This record gives sequence, C-alpha cells and structure tokens, in this order.
Amino acid sequence: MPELPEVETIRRGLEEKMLGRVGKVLDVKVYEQKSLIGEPEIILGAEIEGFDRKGKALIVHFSNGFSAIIHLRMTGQLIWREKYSCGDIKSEQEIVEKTFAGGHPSENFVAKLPNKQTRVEIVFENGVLFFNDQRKFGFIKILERDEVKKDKFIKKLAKEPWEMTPEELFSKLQKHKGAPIKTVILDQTVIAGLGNIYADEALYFSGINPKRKAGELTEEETGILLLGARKVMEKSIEAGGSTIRNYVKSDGTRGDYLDLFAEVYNREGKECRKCKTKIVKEKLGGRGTHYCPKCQKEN
DNA sequence: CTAGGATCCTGTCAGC
DNA sequence: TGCTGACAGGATCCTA
Repeated sequence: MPELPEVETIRRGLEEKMLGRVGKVLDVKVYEQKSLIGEPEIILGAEIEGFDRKGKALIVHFSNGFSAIIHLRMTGQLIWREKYSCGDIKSEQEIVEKTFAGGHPSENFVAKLPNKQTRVEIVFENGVLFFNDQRKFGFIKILERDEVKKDKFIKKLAKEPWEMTPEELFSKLQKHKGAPIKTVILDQTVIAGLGNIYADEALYFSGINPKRKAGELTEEETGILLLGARKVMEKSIEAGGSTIRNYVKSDGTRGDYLDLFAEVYNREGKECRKCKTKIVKEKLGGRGTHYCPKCQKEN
C-alpha cells in the first residue's frame, strides 16, 4: 500500500537507523521463495552503503557491488529491529526505542518477529531487517548495482512530479486520451509515485473529476494537477507517511494521518471540507475512487 | 498501439 | 456462529 511518501519515509528511517550502524550481513532467511528474486547468499558479508528510491521502489546498495530492489506493493512492510530487542517485545516503550517500522499498517509492527507474514529476514551483526508481506505481491530482488537501472520495472518508470514539467505531463496524457485521468496518473510510466490515495488527493486538490478523459485536460489543468501531486505527497512525507489506522515514523511512533490530512480518500459519505457536499466513492479501473462531485465537476 | 478486466495472494469486514 | 462476497494504498498479463 505504500506509495511514494511511505517509501521515502522508510528510506529516511532506515538510513538514519541502519547506515554505518549495523555491520555485515550474517544471514538471509527466505521463508517465501517468490518474495526473493536472485541469490540471497550473494550479499553475505557485505555492509550497507546507502539507500536510494525510485518511485515506489526502495533500493539498498551493498558494499560488494550488489544491490537490492525492494518493492512493497500492496501489503509490504520493512521492520528494523536492533539485535538485543529481537523476539518477544516487553513494552510499547521498547518498541518505540528499538524498532523502525514502515509500510503496510498492521499489528505486525508491534508483534513478535518473525511471524506468519514474514517472507524474508536479513540478519546483520547488530540486528535484523524483516520483510513482511501479507499478500505476497511485493519482492526483494538482488542484482548487480549496474543492473538496477536496466531492471525492467525501474527502466520504465517515468519522472517523479518534482522532476517533470507541465508540458511533459501534458504530452504524456495525449497517449492515453481516452482513459479516465485517475487511471492514467496511476500508471507509473506516465508519472512516478502516485498510488490510489495520492491520485485521488491530487485530483481533489486540482478540482479535476477523476472520470474526465485524460485528453480533455487543458495545459493549465495539467499544470495544476502536477502541482497537486507534489503538494499532497510533500505534505505526507513531512507527516511521516500515511496509513489508514496509523502511520509509523522512523522512530516507531504512531499517529493518524488520514483523519487529519486526507480530503477525500476513505471519506465516502462525509462532508467535503470546502463545500460540505458528500464525498462520493465509485469504482474506476477496478480501484475505489473518491471525489467531491461539486468541487470536481465532470465538465 | 490503447483500454479494461482478470490475476497474483491473504485477511478482514459487512450482511445474511 | 458460520458462510459468502466484496474489498484492500500495486503492477502485470491477457484480450478485444
């Protein structure tokens, strides 16, 4: 479920907690074969050199010339736990101090690790990085560092909203002019980073109805949409990423993001904060889509 | 080529 | 209590 802001939050958190502090990889335990692509033993003995991010993909660079592309997809979580606090957790306080958790929100953040949903475990000298993934859509792919940019998924990724000009986006929209704008901005080859929450939020910010055909947007509207995409994701990164029930920041603290900041997502039947009209939820391209019928007119 | 639906998988929740 | 179907923040594959 993590979209760009959640992955960026994880990247920052892991960088702070792990970089230069965790030692060498001692073991890689693969509980679910399909969750790890490549040869896990390749990174044994290596240290972490840095964390990178491309769209919703997290990239970990190791000291031996190999890297790992980690994609959390719908339900992935990354949990770093310092060595001396592995196993059963004694108190909420201990979790906050010793654990970094990010990604899909669930009780697993504070549960015993590894657990039923743990797919891969990377053991370091000073702790363990757990990759949990309920639905098994996510993956860790180990490959040579030089191969990362040639990876099929990475290669196809479009620019992120901050790197893209309105003209570039407008031009891309013309290739999908018959499709609803909502589904087009979810396409990572059009613009990278938006998922179902931030697509809806960016459209609300822009006053654009999600069902409008991509080819009907004016250049001006496209510019506002690009600005909206930047704004909603920046706001979320500042808040430490969002989750439906809570968000977990790099220090493990929790809070409610959606209740505070989301204007339309998960707010079906509630009043639009601008005009009091009830937020509508409809299915579009197989995805739940939320909007204000008054602020985001179809024509 | 595009658009749209099915698909991968597990878990939860509303409704009967 | 079950049971059933719908749905979940992603991306790809298949078909028309």
